[in-house]
Amino acid sequence: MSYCDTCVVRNRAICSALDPNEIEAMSASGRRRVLQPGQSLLWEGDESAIVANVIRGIMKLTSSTEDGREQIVGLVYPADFVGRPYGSTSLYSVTALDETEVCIYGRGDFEQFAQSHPAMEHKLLERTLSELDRTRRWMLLLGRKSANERIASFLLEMADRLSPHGAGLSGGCAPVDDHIAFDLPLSRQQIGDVQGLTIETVSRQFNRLKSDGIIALPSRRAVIVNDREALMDLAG
Amino acid sequence: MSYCDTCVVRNRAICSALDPNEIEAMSASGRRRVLQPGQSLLWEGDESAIVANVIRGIMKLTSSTEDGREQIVGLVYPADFVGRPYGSTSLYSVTALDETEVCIYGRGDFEQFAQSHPAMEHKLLERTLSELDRTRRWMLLLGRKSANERIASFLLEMADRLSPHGAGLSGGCAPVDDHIAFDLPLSRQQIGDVQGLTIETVSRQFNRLKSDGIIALPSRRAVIVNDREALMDLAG
DNA sequence: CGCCGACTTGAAGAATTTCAAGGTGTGTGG
DNA sequence: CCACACACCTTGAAATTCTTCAAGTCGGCG
Repeated sequence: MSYCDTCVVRNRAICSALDPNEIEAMSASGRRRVLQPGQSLLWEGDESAIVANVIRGIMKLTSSTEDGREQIVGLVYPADFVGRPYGSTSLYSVTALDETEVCIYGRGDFEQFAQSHPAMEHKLLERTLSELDRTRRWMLLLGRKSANERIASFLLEMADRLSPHGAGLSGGCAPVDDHIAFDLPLSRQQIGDVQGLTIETVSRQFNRLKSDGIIALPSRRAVIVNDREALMDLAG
Repeated sequence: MSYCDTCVVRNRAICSALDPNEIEAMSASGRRRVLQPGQSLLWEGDESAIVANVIRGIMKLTSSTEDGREQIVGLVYPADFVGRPYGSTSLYSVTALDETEVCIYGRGDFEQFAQSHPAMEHKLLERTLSELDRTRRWMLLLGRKSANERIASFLLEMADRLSPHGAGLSGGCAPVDDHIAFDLPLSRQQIGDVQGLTIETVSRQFNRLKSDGIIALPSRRAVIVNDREALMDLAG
């Protein structure tokens, strides 16, 4: 019996492709670890020695220029997979934003296990293809959208991911009185790092939306979307 | 005996994971097609009915805003795979830049075949992981680099991909007198679409590099890199 | 020779960044 | 309980970069 039996992401992470015996075999080479906000699991340019499943918390993937400008190139949520199997170096750092629990495997161990369990590798492929789609959509935002449109797009995505109504909203049946509320997992600086903007621009755009009545900002991290339609119009 | 026997990318495309019998089985459900410059294989938002291997030529993946701004989110070279298996819609258009030859499979056929040939799915996974790495690197460029740095980065990548010395240069043993020459596969407008810049900005940056003596531009599409070092400094 | 598309160049304008203060709110120690 | 420090956020004004708009120029091709 392994700790996987009670894992909250066992039905969604790539290990969901495994049967109980296989789970047990895999868990034998893994270990759990809790990361505090700011703690990193992998560093840009370093040897990619480990891979992991995220169980709880949020992590960021970041890439930086030599002179220290940083870009967040991905956000990682529970059940997501991080690390670079079949490659020797990680091209980005992986850092916890909240307290984050991960399930870690040596890259070599994982590769060996994955190659003998095609169903799990298939799950990883599907996940990677989705992530590539999401990343490319993000490129349109970075390359062609104004600060305004970026923030609107960002808030919509966060609303879908984080509001109590949750991802189910994407079905299109938003409540008529759609007061979507959530807490941002990112600081203003980090939002800037996601969107390719400075912290000042992010702040100005947030407060512009607030004074237009489209959103409310009850506290630093809290957001209430008053007018989802308007936000969608602005996002383009 | 199938046309795969003489395929120029047979050692590099994902089908290289297959043995001769398997190749034959796969080729039975595929067909070749030649696309003229500007012709598309898939359209953004449409059902993703087919997937393909690129045999010859270059293609672009593009995503657009409602009002027509376009971002190139990927470039596809021979031996690369295009299309979105295991997903119902393509999030971007796939369009030939040169005369391009592709080897097309119905998505359903491909998925079925892939799932019963883990070695090929593994190749696809490796390819997808590499593409995701490359895409994330590109995000750093779009989010944080100046026009100047973008063009320098772009020219370096093109030099590596296209110069007669070829990708082998990445080993680090550039010739002392490094006159790297190549023809761009993209127009100025398309370079802008890759970099998230306007055609005018691209043109100005190119000509700035030219008047600084770092590159030469013998014709519209031709580029000679005179000073690779300087370009690397500018790229950051 | 002249047209056309692709590229270049200039000047004005807009958006975002940069630099510089000024708030706000939370936790800690007095 | 208050005061202070600190981190984070906001706001303003100037500077910069890139875009936009508007002419040109170049080179190939009928």
